[in-house]
Amino acid sequence: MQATIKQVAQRAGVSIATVSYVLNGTGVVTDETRQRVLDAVAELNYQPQYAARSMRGRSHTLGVTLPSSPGRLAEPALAEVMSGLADAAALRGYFLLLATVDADQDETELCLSLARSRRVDGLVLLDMLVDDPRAQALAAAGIPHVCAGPPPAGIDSPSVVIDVHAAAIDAVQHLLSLGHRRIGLIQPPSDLAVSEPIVEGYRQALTTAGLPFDPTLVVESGRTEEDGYQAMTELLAAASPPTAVLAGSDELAFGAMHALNDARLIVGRDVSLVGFDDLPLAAHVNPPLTTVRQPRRAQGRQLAALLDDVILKRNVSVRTVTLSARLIVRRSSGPALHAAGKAN
Amino acid sequence: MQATIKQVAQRAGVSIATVSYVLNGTGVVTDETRQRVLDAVAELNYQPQYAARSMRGRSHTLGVTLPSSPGRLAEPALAEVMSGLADAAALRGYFLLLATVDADQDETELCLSLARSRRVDGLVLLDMLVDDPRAQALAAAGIPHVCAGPPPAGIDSPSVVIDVHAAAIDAVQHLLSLGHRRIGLIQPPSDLAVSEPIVEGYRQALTTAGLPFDPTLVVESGRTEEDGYQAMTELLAAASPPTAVLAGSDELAFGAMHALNDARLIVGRDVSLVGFDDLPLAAHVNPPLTTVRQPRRAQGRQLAALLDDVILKRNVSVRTVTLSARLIVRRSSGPALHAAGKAN
DNA sequence: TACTCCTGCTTAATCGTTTCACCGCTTAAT
DNA sequence: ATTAAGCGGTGAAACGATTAAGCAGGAGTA
Repeated sequence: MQATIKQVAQRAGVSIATVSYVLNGTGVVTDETRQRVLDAVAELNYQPQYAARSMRGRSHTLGVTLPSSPGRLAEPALAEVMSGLADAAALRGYFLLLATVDADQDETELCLSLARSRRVDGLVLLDMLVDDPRAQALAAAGIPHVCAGPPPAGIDSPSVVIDVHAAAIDAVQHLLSLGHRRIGLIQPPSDLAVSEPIVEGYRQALTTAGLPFDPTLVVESGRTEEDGYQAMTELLAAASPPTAVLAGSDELAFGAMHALNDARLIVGRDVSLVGFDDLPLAAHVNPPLTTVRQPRRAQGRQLAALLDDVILKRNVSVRTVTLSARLIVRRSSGPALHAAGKAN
Repeated sequence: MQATIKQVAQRAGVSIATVSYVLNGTGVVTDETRQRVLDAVAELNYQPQYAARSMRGRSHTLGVTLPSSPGRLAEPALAEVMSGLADAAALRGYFLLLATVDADQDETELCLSLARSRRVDGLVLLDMLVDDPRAQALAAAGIPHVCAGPPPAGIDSPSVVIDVHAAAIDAVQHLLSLGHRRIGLIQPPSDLAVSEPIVEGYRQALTTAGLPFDPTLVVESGRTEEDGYQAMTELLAAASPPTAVLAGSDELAFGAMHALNDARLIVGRDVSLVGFDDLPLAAHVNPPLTTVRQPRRAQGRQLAALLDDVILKRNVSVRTVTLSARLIVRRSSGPALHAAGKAN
């Protein structure tokens, strides 16, 4: 039922080679023959079979691997990146292949296997880790890929990074300008590549303001809201707790907010809180969360564009795109209560 | 550089056919031979080439087409379905191919071409329309597919539907039990397959309660928050406006809530509001939205499972899976103010 | 005239796999 | 006693495309 190149050739009265040449624009064909072929293609509603075609060439597919944790794709931050990725990939004629890594399989192996089996022309690496093994392996194997975040040291994989370092500085300076002097940090897991730049920005902003870096004000946490709750609880239990806290993600900030509520502290008055992401929810929690808006969708778009360049060996010079994040001030951050805090 | 089946065969001292049989589990092979083959595979780090493989057999890929509207993937409801889909697909050894339809291309054509070019073994149809052309075309072409919603009349495509009809009845009965008698409906676009069952459930619940069906209380709307705002404004402008409103989606409900606020009406007291979806935001708006929780992630999982069955021609009898939705009562719905409403 | 070069096409090799047909032999069923 | 089915393999034919090589015939050139 499915038309093949052979049937087209027969109908047009030419060989299959000629049909292929017409369809690919390679080879020389008279206008008249070309037209006969095109007519036959149209009449038979012919569709080149992708599999057969990509045995020789590219597969026109970008790969994205997902950790096996169920529901990961539903997370807003990831969904935003994917969305941008899908849009830009489509624009350039690529499909997107989502591969969830099995529990028994290694993510690095999966990436390699997707590329080696020609299922994908290149890979997008999300959730970059410090010394990410995927980037190392792909770079070593010469497989086109891009990183959503800073590549491991020593590997110059193309990447699209959001400048969280500068954003962290902005966020801390915002809190400083409100009069806060004891500023806490709820740090994302330190194996995430995004973690260190945030800490570094935090530290640098404090130093610039002439404030000491107090390690007891920094708590390494996880990814979930519960982790944020825990971390905030820990910060509050300190001898002299912070009057403002920067959380490494909105998710963590929500948890922290919860912990503050439970401690009968009013967010934005007793303790200021700044998140990281600007999830849709951020504007709707109570009080609305001051947070760093990360341009995730744009990041996704750039990732696709950059990967396309890498695959086509175009623009070889542009290896890294940096996007800046913007602080969105809402009501979870407010002026420090200096005297008032003690009076109460 | 890339190991082929031939090299594996040579190394294991068998024919390539045997290697293929070992790898696919088809055919009979002694344990000893199998082991030799597996050893060779491991040593050469052999990866079957997808393209060559799917020329004959399946491509082990499920296709999902997305409308070209940018950012569609970021919508929570869709992301939830995709998430379930990805999880269940991975469980069964499938990848997921996301294809965004170009502006110049027809979605139905894209579906057909993906299947005909053997890029996918089957397709998942989201956002079902009334008389959905995709389902009709795929059914006619005998291409494996499943519908996320009711298939067109006369087409018995396998489908996973959420019982919104029953859910709408529940929602209306909830409002009735609170004493509301004039209940409005903000209807999703009528070309969406999900629209009619909601209206039907709404109508049925009213009839059962002995109330008349008043067409002026039903407003057909769009998909966005603005559409919901519009629709609510329209309802409020009626001669005798409703005291309670059921919105066809949370998105619409958020817009409606906005309109009520702007009209200085207190949601949950002056006018009760019920949504449809239970997005993450629903619990966090003010007041928290009473809404019908749709099991989107489970729907995604079931879609993948069902499509796998269809592809493998397993369980041919089970063609439709129905999931039920549950009403989550929050504070946007409250008792009707009978006398109070007039006294005010 | 004889040679090369182009033009427009065909023939055939190739890609890496799956799978059908078949091998000689043993064992079970009719 | 005959047939049939299973065993553990092999060999070779697909699968549907791309593309290098070849091949007529006419044109250009020495």
